[in-house]
Amino acid sequence: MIQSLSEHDREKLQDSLAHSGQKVTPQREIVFAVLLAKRDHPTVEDVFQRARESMPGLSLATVYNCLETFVGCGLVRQVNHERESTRYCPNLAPHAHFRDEATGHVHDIELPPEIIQSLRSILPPGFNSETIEISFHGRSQESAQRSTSN
Amino acid sequence: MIQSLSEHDREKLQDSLAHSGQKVTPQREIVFAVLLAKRDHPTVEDVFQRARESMPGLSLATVYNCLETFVGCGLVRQVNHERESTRYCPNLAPHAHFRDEATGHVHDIELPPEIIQSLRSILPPGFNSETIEISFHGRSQESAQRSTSN
DNA sequence: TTGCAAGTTGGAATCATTCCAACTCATTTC
DNA sequence: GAAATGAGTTGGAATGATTCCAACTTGCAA
Repeated sequence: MIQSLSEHDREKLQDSLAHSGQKVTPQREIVFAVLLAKRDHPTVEDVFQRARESMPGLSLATVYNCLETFVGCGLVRQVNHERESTRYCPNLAPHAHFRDEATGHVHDIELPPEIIQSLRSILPPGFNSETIEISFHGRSQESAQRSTSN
Repeated sequence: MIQSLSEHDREKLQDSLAHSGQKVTPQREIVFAVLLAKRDHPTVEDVFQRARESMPGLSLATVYNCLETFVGCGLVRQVNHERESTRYCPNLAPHAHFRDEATGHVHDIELPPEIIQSLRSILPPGFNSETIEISFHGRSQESAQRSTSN
């Protein structure tokens, strides 16, 4: 069962939504809370399952809607890997993703500003990039120290 | 209409396939030739249309099969952008992709080895990555010098 | 000449996602 | 305070890329 949002997170939600002329709804609160509760890059289906524990009537379409809304107002990021289901991530700091082939798990990798800078610098003149997506693909020794939730 | 493969390319095809115990077939030759003819990161559907001009009986399933085979034996790379159709790219040199939001076109961006090196270095211990995918997302002034084919 | 294995084919099936029309509910308008 | 408005939600249908599958082809081997 998902805990309700902290004062601070509720405010963040409220602000971001208001900023693009949208409202806080019970569904959006729960979907957002689900994302914050376990930062394991859940799929829509994952979010749906988890959110339903708190709100059994919630529909899948609404989860899609909420997540799209959040992406639109900059509250969360989408993470795509090959053709797999889209995953969602409330970590807004610049970071790359590491996809563990063995487990399918996705880890955030902190991205130092100078790396971003040097990447931007390899673009030929005339190319202006707003976003850069970096994903590593390999294996990690997960078994040891694990900290998917926070 | 697609030209048949050069001696050199046919050999590359033959070698790569043989290496994983597979054969050259007329369908595979044509699909490979289509990829080499216009390096604009075609979708499966694009490849299908172009290849059909030379081989009207070719089926979509076969194009999927051929491309999967090529990826498997390292002849081509897959390029994914968000949830759009998978695109294919016969450029095997390490490179990133730039996706022009306005036109949807994908450009190869050369990737200097030191960038790859520095990216690898940001992985925490215990993470071993085989491949790194980098994609830029933005706008370019394409209208000017254009050179999608080669 | 028969059999086998790899490859191809078309159509059906799958699966994530999007679309849509009906419904809910809070707020505004008269 | 009833009616209208509009954003948001809902379930089911539709879409579209991809995969699956069973039948067919082909070249080669026994």
